Amino acid sequence: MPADAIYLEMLNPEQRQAVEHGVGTNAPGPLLVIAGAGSGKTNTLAHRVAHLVVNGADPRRILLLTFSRRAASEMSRRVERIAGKVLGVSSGAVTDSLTWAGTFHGIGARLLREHAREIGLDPAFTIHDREDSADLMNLVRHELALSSAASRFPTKGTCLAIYSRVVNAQEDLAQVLKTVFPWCAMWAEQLRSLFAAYVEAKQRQNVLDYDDLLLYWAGMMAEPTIAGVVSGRFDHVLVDEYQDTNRLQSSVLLAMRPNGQGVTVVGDDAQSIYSFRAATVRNILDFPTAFAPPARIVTLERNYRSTQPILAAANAVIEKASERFTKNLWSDRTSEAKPLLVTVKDEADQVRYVSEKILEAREGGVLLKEQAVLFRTSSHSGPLEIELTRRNIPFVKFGGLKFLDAAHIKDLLAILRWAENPRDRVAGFRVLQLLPGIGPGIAGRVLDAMETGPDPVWALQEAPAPAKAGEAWTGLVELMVRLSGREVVWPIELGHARLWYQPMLEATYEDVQVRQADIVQLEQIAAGYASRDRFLTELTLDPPDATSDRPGVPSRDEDYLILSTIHSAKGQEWKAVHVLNVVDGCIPSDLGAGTSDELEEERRLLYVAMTRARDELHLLLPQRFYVTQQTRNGDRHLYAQRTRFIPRAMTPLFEDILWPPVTPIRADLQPASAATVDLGAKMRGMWGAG
DNA sequence: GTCACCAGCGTTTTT
DNA sequence: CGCTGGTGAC
Repeated sequence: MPADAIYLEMLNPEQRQAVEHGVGTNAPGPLLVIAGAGSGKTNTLAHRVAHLVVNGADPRRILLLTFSRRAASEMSRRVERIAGKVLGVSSGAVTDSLTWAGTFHGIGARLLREHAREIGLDPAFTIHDREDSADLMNLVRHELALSSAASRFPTKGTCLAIYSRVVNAQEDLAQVLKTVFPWCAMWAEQLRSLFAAYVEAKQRQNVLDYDDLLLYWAGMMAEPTIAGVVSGRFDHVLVDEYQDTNRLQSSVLLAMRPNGQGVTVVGDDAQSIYSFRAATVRNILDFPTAFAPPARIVTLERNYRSTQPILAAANAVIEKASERFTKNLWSDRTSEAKPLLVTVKDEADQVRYVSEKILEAREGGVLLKEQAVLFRTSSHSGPLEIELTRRNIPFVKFGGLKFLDAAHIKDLLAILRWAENPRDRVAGFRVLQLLPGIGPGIAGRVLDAMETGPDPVWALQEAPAPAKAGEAWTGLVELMVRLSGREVVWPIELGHARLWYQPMLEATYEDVQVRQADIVQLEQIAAGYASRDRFLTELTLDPPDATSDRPGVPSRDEDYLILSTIHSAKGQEWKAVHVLNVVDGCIPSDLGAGTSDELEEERRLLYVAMTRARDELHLLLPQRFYVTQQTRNGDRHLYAQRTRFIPRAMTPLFEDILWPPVTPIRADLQPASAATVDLGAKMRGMWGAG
């Protein structure tokens, strides 16, 4: 070890083992780091990468797979900080060469573009996000006449979910239907042909969906000659959040490094919360024995984040989980304050409590940024958002609706995507139907013509102008010729698209102003990308979070509160954390309480939420909450039980409080008994009995 | 074929 | 409620 690697001194013995494992040898064996919540996982992984680089590894040959883009850039920053100092290189040098840091999907997209020719793929493929994929599924579904009313065939979303599950879990259709979608089992035949047609449609149109980015990567790795080239590009492969990878991802990983050499995976089986995306805890549980000799296991049990009482409560919750790598998190951060179980009357009080406590904490010197409110379901924060706005408390919300989900943004992106790939039927279908007088019928025929000819755009020019479309049609044809012919420089072409779109926008929507502001923002985002295809790819793989059209959304340097789904809160921490609706029906979600596996995942979800807190943890228990969109009976109030994951026996680990505090009822406020009406007697009297 | 209107159904979390 | 599919007017 170089004498100046003082950063190693900052690590605890286990972290240091993980960081130093095999470094300096030619062939570091596979390493599994079981990293409990708050055990310095990200830091340890960053140190390992930095340590590799300091000891001569080429950062351009390190593949770093993270769960989200945010995690990747955070990791790069840390590596820079650690290694840059030791190496004495100018800032940014290490990060700039750590070019292969990203999500499985993002890296897959890049590798596929670079190796497309070798696997018979057109490198100009466009990528469909989930909604586009569902739309295409729907088109195919209609073509196969599976959508007739009498049949009640699964909706496009369900079909896509089934397909996606088959691909990601690497199971066969029958198995998936039986275990995950039993109510669709009767459609096995039709689903199979639907999926076959869906795959064909994607290939004809040169589009890939999210799953394809992994599937084609895996397929590429199954071809020995190409596999050798691809895996030969890297000396080290490190994977963060390994508990949230699925079987397809693990097969990609194994194919990249069949003997496990240079592989490091980091994760915590207790925080596995993505099984709905086919992630499986088996990946991490079975990792050690996937190799001979088996992988080394390093366990990080010291928690640097939470106070001891918070940790004790979280440990108690997760202790009931069935299968897991046992670890006992400990912390030396003592505190008298137990986590709070706050019983409130209803959601309105819940929101009041949270707002007040947050303001109190801010008065006490805790920045809003150091506080967060977490919830199971994105919509649960609705009332809170209203209250925060009313009280002028700035906030930013993570999870839930994306900027890109807005119809007008999708419209504009569809124009760009169609120009990028005129064979992309979903994009074309959407754009064409923006025109007055053009519906599914005409749009379909235009697209058919474009598909059969050798030059799609030429076919579009030749297509007869639909009578009702008017000048919007000629405008569209001109626009497409310009954009696909690359006559306009990026990102100016987005401006051209906007000009053409403007009349459609005004004709369709009431709130033109707001939507225009979104489009302006889209153009700002676009300016940050070098080219149209980079912009489209990046935006699909890493959609920006909140919409910013609402007033009161703070700019980046201001102080603001964090609102987040528990899923989106992964890997983060705050001084004070409030968790909304810790009641049965929310956590566990009614929908997630079906099988015992799902139930276990809900338990881990609560565990993840609790372990985000450093100093203060408030679990809120509204006794009554309003459910919308119930299957039966419509909207109604539910009388909620506290979550089953915190049974009475655990009560000593919490401080149970009622809010607002109960004030004794003053005698003079009690109604005089004389004024009381005995309705019961009156009722009895109706029947002459009394 | 398009479009406006109506009825009935299903509902989380995200790359 | 919001989406999807059906219906009838143009």
